[in-house]
Amino acid sequence: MEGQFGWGREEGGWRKGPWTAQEDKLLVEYVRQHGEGRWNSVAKLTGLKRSGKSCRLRWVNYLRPDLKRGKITPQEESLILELHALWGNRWSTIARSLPGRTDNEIKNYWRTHFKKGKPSKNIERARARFLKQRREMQSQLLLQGQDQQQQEKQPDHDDDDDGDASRETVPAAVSLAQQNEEDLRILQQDMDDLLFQFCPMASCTSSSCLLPGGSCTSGVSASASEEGYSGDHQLNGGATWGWGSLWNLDDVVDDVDGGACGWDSSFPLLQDQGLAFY
DNA sequence: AAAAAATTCAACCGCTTATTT
DNA sequence: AAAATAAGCGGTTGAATTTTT
Repeated sequence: MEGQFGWGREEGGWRKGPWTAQEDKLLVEYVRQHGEGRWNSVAKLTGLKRSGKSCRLRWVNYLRPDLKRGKITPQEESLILELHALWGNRWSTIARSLPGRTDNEIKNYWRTHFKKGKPSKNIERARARFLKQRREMQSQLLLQGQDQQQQEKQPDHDDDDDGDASRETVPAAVSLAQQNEEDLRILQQDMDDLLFQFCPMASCTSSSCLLPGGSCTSGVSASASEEGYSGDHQLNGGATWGWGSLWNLDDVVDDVDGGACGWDSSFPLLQDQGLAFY
């Protein structure tokens, strides 16, 4: 009854493609008897012609009894946005804060709703305003920081080399961010306030893309995200950059299990729900 | 009414990380 | 200690479904 679809095929002995009810039943029964894990022995013990990998995926993403079915709620959506701003595309990390939701589900949801959305005109305007204000705040902060730096640092040797034009832009912002964590924290708070001013319910439309990917950060993201709505930008260096995913967070928070981010106050939903980052 | 375009999401793939032998 | 196996992750695909033209 099932060979009719082009990709209910078999390959190297393993069945592929959509699972049938009978296959599901076999897998569920296997887990009931043996628990989760040892996925490669599913085939041996049950005769199911599925690879261990496929079995695990089916269980984790579909058969697990603790899965929450149904649509993502507005609360969940907001949480996804906040967590994505925090973690980037670390879907499994995000999923840990949404009981009953899988990383796959969240990834799909984010991609379809936020990655390349076609925001309505007013949302787009709001977003433009938001970005503008953010830009202004950041440049202001940058100036303040430079003043401060000049006061603190004795104008000793100024090895004025003229050839290096790039030094005054991005690197300045980045090092500033590193050095003035407190300022950054305040900026973050401000931006968050702004976000919720524009988008009080965070889920006001499916394209509430206001949450800046680079919300916790430097001028790089601000300028890069400004010119277009499309998901990825080719930066000068040639690297692609999804505006939702900021930089590679692994570089920032190396110790995922122990490191405290320190930006808790910027994510009201996380706080409200007593969710901690770890 | 039907064809085309867009969207959705389950499942795949390749790669990395963790565990076992 | 290292090779082998298993688990986990994130990006991508494409059939099915829904929406638009």
